[in-house]
Amino acid sequence: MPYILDTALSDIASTAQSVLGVSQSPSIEIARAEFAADYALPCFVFAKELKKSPQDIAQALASQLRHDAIAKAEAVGGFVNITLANSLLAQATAEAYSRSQSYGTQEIFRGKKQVIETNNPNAFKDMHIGHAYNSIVADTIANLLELGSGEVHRVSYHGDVGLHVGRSMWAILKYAQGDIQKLKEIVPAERPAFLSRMYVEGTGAYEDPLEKQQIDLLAKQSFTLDDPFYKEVYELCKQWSFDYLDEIIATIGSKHVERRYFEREADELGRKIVEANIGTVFKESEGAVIFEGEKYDLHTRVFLNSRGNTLYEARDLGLMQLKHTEFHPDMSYIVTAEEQKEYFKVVFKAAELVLSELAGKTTNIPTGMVKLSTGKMSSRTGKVLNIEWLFRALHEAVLARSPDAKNIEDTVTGALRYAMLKVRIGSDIIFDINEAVSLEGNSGPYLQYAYARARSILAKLDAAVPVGDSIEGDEHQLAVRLLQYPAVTAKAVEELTPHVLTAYLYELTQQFNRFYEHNRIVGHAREAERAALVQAYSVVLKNGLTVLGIPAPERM
RNA sequence: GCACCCGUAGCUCAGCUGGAUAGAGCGUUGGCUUGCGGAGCCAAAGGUCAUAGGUUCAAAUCCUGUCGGGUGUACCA
Repeated sequence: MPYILDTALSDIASTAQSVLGVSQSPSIEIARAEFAADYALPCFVFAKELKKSPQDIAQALASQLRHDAIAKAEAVGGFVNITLANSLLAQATAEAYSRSQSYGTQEIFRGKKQVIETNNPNAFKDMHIGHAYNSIVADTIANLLELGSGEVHRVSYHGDVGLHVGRSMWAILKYAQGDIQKLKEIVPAERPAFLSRMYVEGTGAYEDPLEKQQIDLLAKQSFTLDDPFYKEVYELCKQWSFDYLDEIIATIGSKHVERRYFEREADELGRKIVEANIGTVFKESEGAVIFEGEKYDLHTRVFLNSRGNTLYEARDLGLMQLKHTEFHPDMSYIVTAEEQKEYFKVVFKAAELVLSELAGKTTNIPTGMVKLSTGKMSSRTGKVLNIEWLFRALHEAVLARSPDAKNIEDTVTGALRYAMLKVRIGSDIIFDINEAVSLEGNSGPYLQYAYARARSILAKLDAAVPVGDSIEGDEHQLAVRLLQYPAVTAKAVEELTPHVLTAYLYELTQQFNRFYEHNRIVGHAREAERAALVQAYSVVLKNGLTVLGIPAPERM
């Protein structure tokens, strides 16, 4: 069912079209703040067709445009500035709070099966804020797909074989010295840091030619797991990784996945796919098996290395096949750092040739990199901003701001997710600790606080669901803004851009705070009407925050 | 070298499917006691939208060149 305001606006557009007698429906945009109007209808595009100046067209249209939803239409320059009727706003506001959680849902993915990889960090590694960023973005995109009525399957994919495992295992085995007890003595709280240290150590050792040989062997063993002790250590530490991951996921507010894929599974299948197509799609070269991307304006990549192991490329083919077999998705999404953008183009091209039924169904969404002022983070060198460190810093910042704060974890989650979602996906995030930890201004806690305050107002009122049947004065602007929510979700869902939503929610909240500052609600003669507005506002804010994975606390 | 991405206020970013005087937050300066939660509100200062051309009634937005930065480019993921 379409939304009242959206319907009214498109109806106004077609009315304007027939008034003007033009071939193209006019666009209606949100009016700029300085014009004391809600929407604007630019007339410039019709100048040629009507052979009149935009100003004259606007004049004519303003005087002839009649519509129930319009309170005032005024020509300013080449625009017709439109003020909406308060009766329409009252009606649409009632729609917002009666639709409640479903207000803002869209239909564009109705009937579409979608698989999206979220929470992808590799086993045996530490989590830094880059991982958190990736997970938060992917999780939020999954939420947007759901908001668009898609049938969404969240999956994850984890590297549990290969060189990085060899590196870690080299250091872990050295630490254990043949005794698994030595590992079991490590208490849960210290395990993540331990694993992180081991990985850094193993990576360092790989520089040494002798150790490199050893590590390559250990890497190979990660596929076979033929040594019992190796296997025992491997499985123990792998479990630690996932225990830790579950904790992190809870803290960053992402949802759990319904299926966890491992490279081990994708490995065998990927190898088969590649081997079955040697000589046609793939080619042997210098002992390796490659895909000649140059033929397609891409670059050549190795799928099986000269030692006979699958590389990420081959395993990704296997994974694509696995996901397809299990879910038969219409669309499949992989959110990765931008550095893998070209890589995925090559893999997708190869997939298109060998797994034709999957062609065009998988999309890579490249994110920017998370950077510190000190430079690029890399878990290989240990030069990272550890995620737990960040949680602690946020926690302390919340307590410093308000020593008796409630729902601190919610505030931490809100601050972190908002900070990462408010910029456009694809541009780098320069991670400034002080700004991320900031709880004021354009931040998650600003929105959460405004939500808690709105709820607190509503709690003071007697009626469970306030009823308002009119809008006037200052209420008008707030109503218009909050009723734009469905239009915003439509855009965010279509483009899969969470920042569109954060920007809107922030502006809405600013508007609410202004209203709140200047207009008494409880005890005012217009209490019922204003309460209805606050109620609708809290519905919109909560729905929006939920899509972003940000908790909307009743108290803070 | 080649390919792709980026350059907007002191800093971090919106705006980019062309439309009105380019907007936020942080930071800076100055206000708001006694009213629903001040994590708030009001106001000021701060811009040649990297740069030079082009297209257009109209360009931060589209096209081209230049400069500056990033990423990728055969056995890491």
